[in-house]
Amino acid sequence: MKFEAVTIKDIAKALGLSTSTVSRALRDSYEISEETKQLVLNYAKEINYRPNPIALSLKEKRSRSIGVIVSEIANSFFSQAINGIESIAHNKGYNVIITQSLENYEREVNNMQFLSSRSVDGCIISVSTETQDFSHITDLYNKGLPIVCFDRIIDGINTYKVIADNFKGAYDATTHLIKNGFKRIGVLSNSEYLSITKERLAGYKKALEDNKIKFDESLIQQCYHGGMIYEEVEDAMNNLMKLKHKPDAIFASADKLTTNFMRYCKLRKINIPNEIAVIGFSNLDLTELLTPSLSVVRQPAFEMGKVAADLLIKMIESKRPITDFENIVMPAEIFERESSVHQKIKK
Amino acid sequence: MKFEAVTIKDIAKALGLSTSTVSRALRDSYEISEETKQLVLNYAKEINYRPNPIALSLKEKRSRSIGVIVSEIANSFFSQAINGIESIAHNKGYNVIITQSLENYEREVNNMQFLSSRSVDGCIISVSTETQDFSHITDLYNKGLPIVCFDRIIDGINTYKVIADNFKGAYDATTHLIKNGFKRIGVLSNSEYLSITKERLAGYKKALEDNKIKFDESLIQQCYHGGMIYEEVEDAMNNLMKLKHKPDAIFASADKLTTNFMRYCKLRKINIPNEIAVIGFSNLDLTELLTPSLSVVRQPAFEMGKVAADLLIKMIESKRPITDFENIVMPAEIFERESSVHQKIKK
DNA sequence: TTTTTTTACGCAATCGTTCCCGACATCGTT
DNA sequence: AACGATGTCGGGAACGATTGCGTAAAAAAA
Repeated sequence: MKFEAVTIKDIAKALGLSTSTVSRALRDSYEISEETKQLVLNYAKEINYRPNPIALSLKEKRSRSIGVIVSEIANSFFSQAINGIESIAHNKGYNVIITQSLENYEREVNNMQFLSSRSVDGCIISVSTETQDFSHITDLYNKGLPIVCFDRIIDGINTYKVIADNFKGAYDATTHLIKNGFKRIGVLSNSEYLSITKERLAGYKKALEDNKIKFDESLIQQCYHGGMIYEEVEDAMNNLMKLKHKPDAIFASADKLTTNFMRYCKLRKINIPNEIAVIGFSNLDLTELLTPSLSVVRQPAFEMGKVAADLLIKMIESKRPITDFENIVMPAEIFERESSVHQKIKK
Repeated sequence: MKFEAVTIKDIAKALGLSTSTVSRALRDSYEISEETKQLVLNYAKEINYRPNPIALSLKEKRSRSIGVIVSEIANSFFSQAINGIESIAHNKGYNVIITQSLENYEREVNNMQFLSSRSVDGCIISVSTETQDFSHITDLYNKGLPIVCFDRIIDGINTYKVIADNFKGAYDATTHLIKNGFKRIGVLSNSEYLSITKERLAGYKKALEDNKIKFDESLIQQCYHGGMIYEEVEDAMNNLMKLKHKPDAIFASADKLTTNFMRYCKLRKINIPNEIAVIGFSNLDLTELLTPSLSVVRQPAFEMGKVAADLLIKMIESKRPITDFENIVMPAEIFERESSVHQKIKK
């Protein structure tokens, strides 16, 4: 099947004008008489002419579109962030192309290539759990493609980075558990390659330290797929549960880790929070409907998306290269619900 | 900031060849000597040459990418479907551009324009709740853009349509409620413009009829935003709850309607299922973790996405126009959990 | 040796659009 | 009357890649 669109040539031919005149008339150039402009404009509307952005992109080397790469659109944090990105982008006349890596390095590289070669004007990226080599990003960045790092940020690239305050979020969550009487706090942690993993783990450790609890390596379980696969959470939990000194609470450092932890407990009829409590990073908006209702660290995903899009468009539209970048750190808020409060001390 | 890529001209200049020779060498044409080919290939690899797909699209009028328009990527049904679409598309060498309308007609039109003008080779679309005028779709289709309708299908376009068996899903769900002793079954229904609304309502009515229950118009509540806005579900439920003869169960015809119904009951401390039971269309994978665990009609979203992508690519790659289209109807399965079974008769 | 064939490459058009120039009128100014 | 200024428009190159056609040189056939 083929798909023929109306071009500026068709208009020119029909009206007995040159393509340059038509082009100028459509762009409302001062060089064209009002008469001709109206003629062209009317005819263009009549045959429903749309300029071909492909041809424009080829010439102008810009497309007024931005690309987004996230690990998984089904993740509520990312879908909220995307909504934030779109709200700003559409406002400023940019379209958004969404792609997902599904935590797979090859797909991330492929998506990055696709976006850059489709001549997006810039990219917002949150890397996959697998990604250790960032050259697919830095290469394009060094060639001049504006990129904003987002959530899971990377080193070796001097640009805007937008993250939640993962350290403080994790610190507050851990402190909250401690204040509620939990002493052995296991961690379901994400892939160690990720910036967020390091930041959240650091917050956890600092909270232990400030409360004079000794850090125990065996309580940390890495899940390389970020909980995407139930079995890895199951394995991690099995490891924790067979410790001589089992954890009495869990800090889950990602959405899927949190929900799959709950699934694990449900399947094994482990009572939350009495047998084991939990608080986790999550932007689910169903948390109150879960049983028990889920305590979470919630990131301002929508606002983060807005800020990232804003900065990216600022980079795109800046005449001179920007060199003075900053890391934007936005507050993560903790919501205390049933899953992290022992029922005996619940009022 | 500007972003300069390596072109075929750079290679030609550097090697003292013409662009045609370089192009042919890269495409492994028989007209080029082995020697020259190697020369070009090596140099191209060295400077990391990538063909510019924009230029290719302009010439070839195809891009090996397909566009997807859904109402909301945060909806688990759609995100699962997108995963299905991508699994097929990537397999066949196509990239996927995801866009969302957020149930907004203007955004849907804008997305459609964007995709077609970015010269996607085809589109998979599920229309928004607001959409009543389909000309933005049919116009492009009539001009030759391959389009597959998906989930929320439309009339006036003769193409492949992929849907779940909404009639049977609703019929089974309603029958299930009746068999469990519920007699006055309220419906939280989606926008009346949608095909799925009509199909599901028809299934509901048939189930009543087959069980000799009189249909009562006042039990049907339309939610024009498909439950996206909590308040519309609240209003709808308030309307139902202030009936003289209140419903004892609810059939919710969309994901967001179902979850917002649960939120409503939670806030008002209405016991599910004892005061009011519920079964709803939903592809959430957290249903067992809710309280009570949620009975649902689940659509084979991933498979539906695969089928839609398969058919679209078949259309794209077909030499002669396809005229013999079919509607693919895929089974929807019901999962009976706590929310739809009265506790008195629960074993 | 001459003619034909093959090999290996370049020229130029093409896709849709923009934009730098150049080409005319028309008008006013001296 | 001769000049420049202004207004209005067309020609053609450019963006990056492909491709039909033409052609020089080398190889093969006569």
